[in-house]
Amino acid sequence: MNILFKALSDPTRRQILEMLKKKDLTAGEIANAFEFSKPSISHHLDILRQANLVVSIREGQYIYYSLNTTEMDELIKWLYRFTRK
Amino acid sequence: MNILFKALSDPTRRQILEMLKKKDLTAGEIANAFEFSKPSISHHLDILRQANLVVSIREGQYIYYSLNTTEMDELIKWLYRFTRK
DNA sequence: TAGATAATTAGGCAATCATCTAAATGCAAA
DNA sequence: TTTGCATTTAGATGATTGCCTAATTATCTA
Repeated sequence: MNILFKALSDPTRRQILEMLKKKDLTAGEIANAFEFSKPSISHHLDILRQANLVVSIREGQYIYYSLNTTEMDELIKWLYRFTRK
Repeated sequence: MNILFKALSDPTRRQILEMLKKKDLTAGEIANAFEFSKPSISHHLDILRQANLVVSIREGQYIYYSLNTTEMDELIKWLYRFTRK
């Protein structure tokens, strides 16, 4: 649970998730959407992958990233417990 | 949104929220539940208050903290968008 | 008003985090 | 098999975070 919240507690990473919500993208496509260096974005992607918020698949020389919502379901469950008496 | 995720990305703060889910508590009662110093817990409470996840009310020399779930509702909404196509 | 209790604020320190550049790896095409 | 593109890994650095002790503020009670 901690790794999950940590992963979500960065605006760049949340923005990456928003992008992947629309469609799968390569690491390069994601990096190009930001002013940060490619290695920085690569590191963010690694953190998202460790949190299981994204999945990556290599296709030739490209690596495609896509959203995985199973952890978000867990998170919603966790939060929902608080909203009920 | 960032301050909210930041506030939730610490296990001690999440545990405080769990405690306040059961019932309202004073700063001292919360601090006693942890091995950390009182100022450390006070600081955590401040971060939770800034994120609007808790509300504090002074009663005499005690300050009572209670859970506020409105932000969690927002968070659930934010997450829910990802789980739907 | 003095002393005790509850809690916060202030200041400092070590660990973690986000970022960068440079180097390495993986794959494709010439 | 060399060259080039896509991406990650390595290593360094400044900023942020979480913790501590000491000092301060607020309130209650004798």
